[in-house]
Amino acid sequence: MAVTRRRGRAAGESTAGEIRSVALDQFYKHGFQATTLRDIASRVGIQVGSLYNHITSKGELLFDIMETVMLDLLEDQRQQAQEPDVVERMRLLVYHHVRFHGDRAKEVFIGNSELRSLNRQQRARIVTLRHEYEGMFQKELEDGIRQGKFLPVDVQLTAYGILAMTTWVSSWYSPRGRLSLEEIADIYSDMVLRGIWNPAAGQLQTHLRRVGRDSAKRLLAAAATK
Amino acid sequence: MAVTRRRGRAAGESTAGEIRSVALDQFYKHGFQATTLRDIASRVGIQVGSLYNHITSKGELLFDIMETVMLDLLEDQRQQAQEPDVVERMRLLVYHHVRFHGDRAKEVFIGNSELRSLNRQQRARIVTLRHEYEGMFQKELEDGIRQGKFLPVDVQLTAYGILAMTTWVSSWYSPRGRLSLEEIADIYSDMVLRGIWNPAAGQLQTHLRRVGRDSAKRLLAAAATK
DNA sequence: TAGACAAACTAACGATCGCTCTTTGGCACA
DNA sequence: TGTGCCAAAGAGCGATCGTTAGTTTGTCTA
Repeated sequence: MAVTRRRGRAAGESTAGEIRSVALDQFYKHGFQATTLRDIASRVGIQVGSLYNHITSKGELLFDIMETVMLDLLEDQRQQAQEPDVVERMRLLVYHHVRFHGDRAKEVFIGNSELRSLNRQQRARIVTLRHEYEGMFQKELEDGIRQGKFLPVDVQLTAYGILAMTTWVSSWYSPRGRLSLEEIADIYSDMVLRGIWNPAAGQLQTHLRRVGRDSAKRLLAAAATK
Repeated sequence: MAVTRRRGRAAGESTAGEIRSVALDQFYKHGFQATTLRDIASRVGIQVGSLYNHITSKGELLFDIMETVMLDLLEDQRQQAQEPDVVERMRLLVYHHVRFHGDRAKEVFIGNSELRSLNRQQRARIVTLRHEYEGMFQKELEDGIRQGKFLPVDVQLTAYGILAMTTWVSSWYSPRGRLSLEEIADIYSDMVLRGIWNPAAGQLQTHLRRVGRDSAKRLLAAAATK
């Protein structure tokens, strides 16, 4: 009997790439545990057993996704950390954190919700990378406080708060939503800076991108005439 | 042959209560999908089949937990919403959101991470309750902006941000940590108010609980003399 | 003391899981 | 035109899952 065998490849993507991309979708939609290899295989258009020509295990597939996105994020943000002014540096970190979390929402969401599904060594590796990343924000807060630009806030709590607020973008952002990713990133960077700015260090205005800059006079005037 | 049969009850808790409490722990630690009824049963000290004298299904057990915590949260916060001053009202909402999310971290964490594991009707119900809750924060923001107390920020994004930051407390808070839950709640309420306060409406100081109130002079002086 | 009832037990069903192993098809290259 | 090899198919293993059914036990009540 003639057997229909999958031939050739989708344009520009290897089977391994397809598997990774389909797994990403399914892990994002249904979670790692609820996603079966049979589901992934059928969406790629191959049989379950054939998956193992490309992956070593289901768990390793998850780990690859999570490690890749963390390494990419760290690399992106190390670029921003070269800005000399501490306030601007913090603004850039927040801004690009939001951008990254919107652009790569699925991977990031998985990275934040599937730590439990990793084995001990895998989890240790990811946790190390995450600590390293959190450290970047804590360092900027400490710098800013030392320079008198930021209020002497609790560094750990503030970093957690900033990261939580901006990371959450990955769970609701849609490219077809009311606001562009750039607008969202601007709004959140402004909010963060206002939340930690030390009034004794002068005006924050020059660092803001939306409320308080171009539109500042209009907005404040509107509020005052109420 | 004599069979050892589970007799009596743990002090003060019914079997149904024990099941719920054990399920809570396991769903929190390993997630819903990764938790088996055999695991729950063995921790309660009964056989798998016996569970069904107390639950209707595994999924219903999850839904019960998620609905209960949302209803309790809504009830708690409706109390706070009676405060007449809008700034203080917002502060109380944030403060009690943090307290609730620390006190009932496990339930809340499950509520935020297991939406995917519910069926269609269950999910619709929980989503409705969550929308209702988010609405409380959006309403306060609108009120505050209308009164000129808050900057004319994007209401939806700001509400999302506030809720994300404060909800995240449930994933790291420990009663044995460096800060008490009350301190954490104070710090975050202050941060939120600073982030949305309209300078044209005067001083924020009287509404703050930590930075900017008792310790304000010292902190600002320290920053200024740098 | 008999009977009703709640709640435990045991056993097993059917489905599905991740994964392994063997076989087979078809393309690149000699 | 042959040949080697990669990647597919396909069958199936052993374990485990949620759930159901039937039975047994202990206790409270009439």
